[in-house]
Amino acid sequence: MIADPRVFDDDFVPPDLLHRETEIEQLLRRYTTPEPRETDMLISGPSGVGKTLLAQKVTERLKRQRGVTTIFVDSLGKTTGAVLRSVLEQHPNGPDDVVRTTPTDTVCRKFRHAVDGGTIVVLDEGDDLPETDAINELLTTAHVTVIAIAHEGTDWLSRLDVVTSHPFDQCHVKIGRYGVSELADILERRAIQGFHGDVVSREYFEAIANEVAGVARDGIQTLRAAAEIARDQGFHHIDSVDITTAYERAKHRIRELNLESLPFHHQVLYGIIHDAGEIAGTELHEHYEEIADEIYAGGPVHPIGERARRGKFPKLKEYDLIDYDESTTKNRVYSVIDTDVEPVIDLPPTVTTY
DNA sequence: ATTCCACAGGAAAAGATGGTCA
DNA sequence: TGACCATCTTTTCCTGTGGAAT
Repeated sequence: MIADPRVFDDDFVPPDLLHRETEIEQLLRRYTTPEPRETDMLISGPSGVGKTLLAQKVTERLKRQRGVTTIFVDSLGKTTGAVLRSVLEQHPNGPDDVVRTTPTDTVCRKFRHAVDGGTIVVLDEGDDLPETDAINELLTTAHVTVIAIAHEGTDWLSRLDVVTSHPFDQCHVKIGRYGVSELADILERRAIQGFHGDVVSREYFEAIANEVAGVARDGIQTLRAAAEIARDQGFHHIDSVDITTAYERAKHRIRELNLESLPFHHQVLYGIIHDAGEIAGTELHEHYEEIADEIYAGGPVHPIGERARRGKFPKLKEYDLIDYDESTTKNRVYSVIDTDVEPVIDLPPTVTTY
């Protein structure tokens, strides 16, 4: 049924972006401002509604029409230093790799030298980048336009307005979830691009759009999951697949990919929580110390202390792998969200000590 | 109501890693 | 080769806070 699986990949760039025309125009118009310094932009909105795609489409157009240099950095989980090095590496005049120990101000200086014309830097997932002099320097470098993408248009990102001294709404594009019929259009388009001419009813697309509450990424993954289920079950029509089931399968897949992308320490902690199902903090730490020697034996990484472990939980939660009540500090209980998401590493069997 | 306690999470110091240069 | 340096991670130290005990 699926003729071209890439159509459903997260990084697939569709030929055109439906129902974001006004936002594209708004951003393009910003760039035609006479003063280059006044063109920094902020795109904010919830996950999976096309912020990144919007930025890609706009920069693509500007690259074609005005020959600007475009640099795209996913800042998720990166330090400020790593982001800046990535910016320099991607610049055509910059070196191909910048070593980790290069001083940040050197990186900034080299970037400044490399810039020789209109340059757009897209900082994706810019939420948790700390505000630093280096970032500010990037924002104020001549000929450099920063398009920041964030969930919440808060903290240092609102600095964009100070720098530009422009009214807030002119450089801040807020995008929201799609309406049911808008998202149904998008899904219909993807179905045409990705399926073997299977006929899926309009009602089915609308039902998916409704189920995922207008989050395009979830809708597309649900459509893919539905096609996979239909194939596995030997259904003739994709739209006879139960949508809730398909959505669950889609979320399951997203969680698995999330888990795989995490470093070793996270894997260990997830493994412990997964095997317990639900576990109190104290117990979790005890268990960790029991098995740590065995788990880390011979590996390049070493066990970490309690404080460092505590720092890993937010990411596991953010990735929808575990849950806990963060409003309470005492007797916190960590629980696995989807027990079917198996840990990547095998833990030794639980030692039952009473 | 007040005290006590456990623990999350911030800040700063220390350590690990890996590059540069004489 | 070894002293030195910058970044990034982890540890150490500590404060603030929610909830239980008194």
